[in-house]
Amino acid sequence: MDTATRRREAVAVPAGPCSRWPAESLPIIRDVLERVGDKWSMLVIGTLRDGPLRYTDLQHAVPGISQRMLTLTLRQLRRDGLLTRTAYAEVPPRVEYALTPLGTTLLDLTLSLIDWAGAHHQEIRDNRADFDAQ
Amino acid sequence: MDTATRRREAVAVPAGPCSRWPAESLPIIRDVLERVGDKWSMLVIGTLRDGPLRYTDLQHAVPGISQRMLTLTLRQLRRDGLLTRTAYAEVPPRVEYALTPLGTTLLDLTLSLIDWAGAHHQEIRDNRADFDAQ
DNA sequence: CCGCATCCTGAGCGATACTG
DNA sequence: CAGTATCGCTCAGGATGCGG
Repeated sequence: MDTATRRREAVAVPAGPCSRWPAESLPIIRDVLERVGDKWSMLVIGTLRDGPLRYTDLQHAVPGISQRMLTLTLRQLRRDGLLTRTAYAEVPPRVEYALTPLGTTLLDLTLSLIDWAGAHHQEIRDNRADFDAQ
Repeated sequence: MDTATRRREAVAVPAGPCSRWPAESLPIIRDVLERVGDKWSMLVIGTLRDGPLRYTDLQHAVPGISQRMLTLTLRQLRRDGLLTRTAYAEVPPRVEYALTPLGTTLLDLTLSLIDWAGAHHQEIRDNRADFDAQ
């Protein structure tokens, strides 16, 4: 037996798919993390934090979002039950979007991530500068 | 003054860039959320949770990751100071990756997101089924 | 063992124009 | 006002092969 083989057995990497989570739940984890990480979802959710808003108001409140992406994002979030859509039969038409309780819990978690970003971004910037300097 | 204009003023959408966060900090927030949401970063960090691992061990522990993406992910994480790389001058060469304290704090936050996913994924699945049924 | 370089495909997303 | 439809680009990321 050579050294490489001996060491591989000694280290005993958990042979399973991923050491930390069962392979079966990986899709769900990815799903949630992807939503949190995508360009607009959490921005929209955060904007709805203190009350319902209309489509157009959302578009103005979230800087840089296109109609297309606002529509797509709203539909995904609605599909997952993170927010609701209410259309009022008026003239002119009015549609309001509001957070569900589920959406609120996700927002709360994400807000701590944003806090983390605020607390450490200078440290990260410094790390990057050091890294790039070499 | 027409109705549309009057309502716009009445609702008083915070005219600023994004109602919730100053436009200046948006890039930083995006930065962190993108990292959390990207396909491999948190999986790699989670895999390093209980100790340093070698390149090859990481590749086997994270199911489905390619050499290219492992290398790229490791470099990004290293650049941000979320993990360290230590090369030992041996034959055969050995390189170990380990979490930094900063990386650990980020992992802890993300773990609560993963818990959230576990707690609510059935609810989300149901919501999707309802939504798609219509 | 560890990692970089190259090629290639497809999803994400913005811009624009059009509808109920 | 609140969307839908279409086009085109960019770029993440998988496959493969080479180098230290």
